[in-house]
Amino acid sequence: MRQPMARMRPMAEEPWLDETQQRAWRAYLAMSKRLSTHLGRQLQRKFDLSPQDFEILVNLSEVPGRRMRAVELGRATQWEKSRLSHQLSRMERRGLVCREAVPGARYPEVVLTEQGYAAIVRAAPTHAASVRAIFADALEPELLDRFAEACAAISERLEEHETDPC
Amino acid sequence: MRQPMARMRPMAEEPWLDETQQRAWRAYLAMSKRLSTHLGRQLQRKFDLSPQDFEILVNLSEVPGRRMRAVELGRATQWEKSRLSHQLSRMERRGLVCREAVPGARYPEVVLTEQGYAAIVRAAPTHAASVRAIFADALEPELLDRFAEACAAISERLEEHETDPC
DNA sequence: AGCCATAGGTTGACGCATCAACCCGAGCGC
DNA sequence: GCGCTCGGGTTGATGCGTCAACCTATGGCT
Repeated sequence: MRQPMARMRPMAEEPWLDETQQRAWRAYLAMSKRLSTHLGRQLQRKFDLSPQDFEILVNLSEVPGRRMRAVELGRATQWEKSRLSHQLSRMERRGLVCREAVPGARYPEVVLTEQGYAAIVRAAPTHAASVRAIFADALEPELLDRFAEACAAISERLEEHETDPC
Repeated sequence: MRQPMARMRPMAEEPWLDETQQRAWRAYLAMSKRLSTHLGRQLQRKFDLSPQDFEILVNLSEVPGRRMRAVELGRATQWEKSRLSHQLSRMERRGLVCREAVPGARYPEVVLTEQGYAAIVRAAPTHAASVRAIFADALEPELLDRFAEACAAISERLEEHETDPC
């Protein structure tokens, strides 16, 4: 989160985005800010989980043995290793996960504790229901498709630009 | 940012989101995460500004006198007062803004410094160009419209739900 | 064997976000 | 006048995100 505002006609004469583009951009910014705030707050208040906690718990809970090397968890979440390490430390402190040495292996595995499993089982239904109520059911099937299409197109652009020497 | 993942078929048989919905949700999550990362990183690396710095600078630069009471800035950005206060303190330390007492008035005004103004003038064109290249130009006009429509629909849902007793 | 590069992981520092607590002056009721 | 509440604003604690620095087995090279 964190969505920067864009100044659309900054200090200059010619607009860099036309009216339609500007409306779309502002609508997107407002929506995404609100959406993540809403979902995050609900998780926090009802289940004492941050969205980040939730993401880790989801990934661990889906895998057999509910355990994973940190590096796999990193691949699954697309998080940087240091971010992940910090997050796991905090979650370990709270008893949601623990790092368990594997005999003979160099690196420990991250294991979902009973408590962590209980937490995700409690939170997931409500969260999914919210996503459905606010996101999925807000859009006609056809509009939902176009929305997904637009997201994919933007992601594609991003991939092109990310390879650029910035 | 911060976009929580959703678990779509959590521990249960029946899916809470159908295939289409799930695809759309995942596409949105991936896109929005990448987009804010990309724009934020560009601002930070090229101009040494966080997206938050940028948003404050934009708002101040648009107003006559380039000065504003904190409470107005709060309305403009929709930030909580404490978040705003912290942010202004950091920006003041760096010389981008300053808090200036107004004789006879109770509260000081937040003033854009020369340095702050120079920073936004430097950064804005590139930022707007990025928004255009990645977001606006990625979508055909018609798709852009539908996208905006979808965003608006979701925002509407959110407003309904936010008034609920959570 | 000895050396080095690299990958997986941790740590510390700092900026950012949120919550709760607090401060204080203006306006109001009495 | 006296005391209230209330709104604008600050502060501190804690969690989160990123960057840079660091640690250390392993695996490759010679």
